[in-house]
Parts: sequence; C-alpha cells; structure tokens
Amino acid sequence: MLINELAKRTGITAHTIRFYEKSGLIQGKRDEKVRSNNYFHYDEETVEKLELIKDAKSIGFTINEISNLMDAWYSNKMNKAEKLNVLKDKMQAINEKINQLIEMKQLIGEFMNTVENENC
Amino acid sequence: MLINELAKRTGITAHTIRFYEKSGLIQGKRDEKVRSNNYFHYDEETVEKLELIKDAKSIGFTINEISNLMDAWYSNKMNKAEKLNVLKDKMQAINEKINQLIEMKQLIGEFMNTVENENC
DNA sequence: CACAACCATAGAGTATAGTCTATACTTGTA
DNA sequence: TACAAGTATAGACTATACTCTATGGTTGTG
Repeated sequence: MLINELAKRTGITAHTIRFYEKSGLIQGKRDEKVRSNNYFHYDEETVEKLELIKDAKSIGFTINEISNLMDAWYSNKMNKAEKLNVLKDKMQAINEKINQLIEMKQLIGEFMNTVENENC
Repeated sequence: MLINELAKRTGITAHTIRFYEKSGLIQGKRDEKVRSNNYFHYDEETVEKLELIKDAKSIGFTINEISNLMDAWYSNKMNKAEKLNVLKDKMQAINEKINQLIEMKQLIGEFMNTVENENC
C-alpha cells in the first residue's frame, strides 16, 4: 500500500507519516522491481504501528518513548529480558500517571463541592 | 515573598515562574510603598497555584487548560455554574485519560505475556 | 563603599512535534 | 497525450513550553 492509502486507513496525514518515518518509528519499503519511481510501500504491520503511535501519543508518550516501546514490540534488536524491561518500565510509568490522575480527580471533586456550597 | 524564595519553595526556577507570570497563570504584586524598585511580591496562594500547575502539567494539561482551570479555581471571573462547567469538563478529560491508560496497560500486559513465551 | 547577590525586561535559543510550501518527477484517466 | 492526482525531498514555518543571555538597575554584607 502506498502512503495515501496508509493515511486514509490510519487517519494520519501523509506529511505526518513521513515525519514519523524520518523519526524512525516506521519504515516503508521500496519495490526493487520498479525502477521508474521511488515510492514507499507499507504493510499491515505499519498500520498497526501507527495505531499504536496514536494511542501512545494520546496518553502523553513522547516520540522517543514510543520509539523505545516499538523496539521492544516489533524489532529484534532486543532479547527477551531487554524487551520485558522496557515493557515493565512503561507499565510503571502508566501506573504512576493513573495515580496522578486519580489524585487530580479527588482535588477537583473536592473543589466542586466547595463551589456547590458557594452563594453566587 | 520575592521570586527567589518562591522558586525555592516550589522547586520551579525563577525564569519559569516569570514565564508563567507572562502567561497569566500567576500574578505578583508590586509594593507601592517602595519606590526604589519594581520587585514582585508573591503570597501563599501563588505557592498553591504553582503546586497545582506542577500537578496539572504532570498529567498532561497544557498551560491554556491550566489557565482555564485556575480561573474556575481562584478568580471571580466566573459564576458558580460556569465554574462547575469547567470543572466537569476537566473531570471528564481526566476520566478519558484514565481509560486510555488502562487500555494501554492491557495492551502492554498482553504483549508481556507474548514475550514471556518467546524462546530467545 | 566595594562587590556579590538579587531583581526585571527583552529578546534569543532550544526541544518537541508537527505542518506546510516549493519543486520535480511519476502515474492514472478522460 | 494533456493534465489532474499522487509521490518524494528539502527546507521553511508554527505552536508549545520552556531556558538562557544580556543588560541594567537594586539590595545587602563585610
């Protein structure tokens, strides 16, 4: 699949996809049989990766963090132990974020009560 | 208290505090009795605000969002209903983030299982 | 009173994450 | 085959949130 289709499938613009490619998050392949152009071809795994990127970004992970995560996820650069380490780290980061969010919920909840009892 | 003490108390640099002041998140007061300088003076409420800013930032709120939140929190620009609206919105945003984090946890958890069963 | 430490302001610089423009070549369609 | 639509690349531009530098004035201490 070419970049425009990938963009449609994921809802991410071609520009941004190229930016992610430059950043090393995804890799398209060139078709060596075709000599007339230099078009990148993408597979289903790339769709998956972009979905993961969207999710990870929405919870506040940086490109760099996502890059680490995807190395554990998809690449063969790491062995089992290294992958598990990365995943455990992310897991812990997520748990911390959840706790902070819960604290903020309580804070806002308390403040809502205060406001409820205002006369205004 | 002057800016350096505020910085020490909150762990936020004077530069960043001034940046927040420019952004409208906090306001120091000038002492009109003193004519020789233009130093800003800060009160305990500012310390509180900066703590809130730190917390809100750590869970991914932007300066702009924090600004809205603090208007509901501290200012008299809004009436009861408006304040409650802002607070309800933030509450919902936080709940959504928590749900996304939980989803990501599950995803990573599943992947950890997959990795566990790898032979490597 | 010298001099270090502190304060304010303006404006430049940095990092992150895009977003857009210009250019040029390629492909598909009427 | 003309021409719109698609593709690649380089590089400029934007927004957010700082972070730092330069400058010049003020305050406190030995």
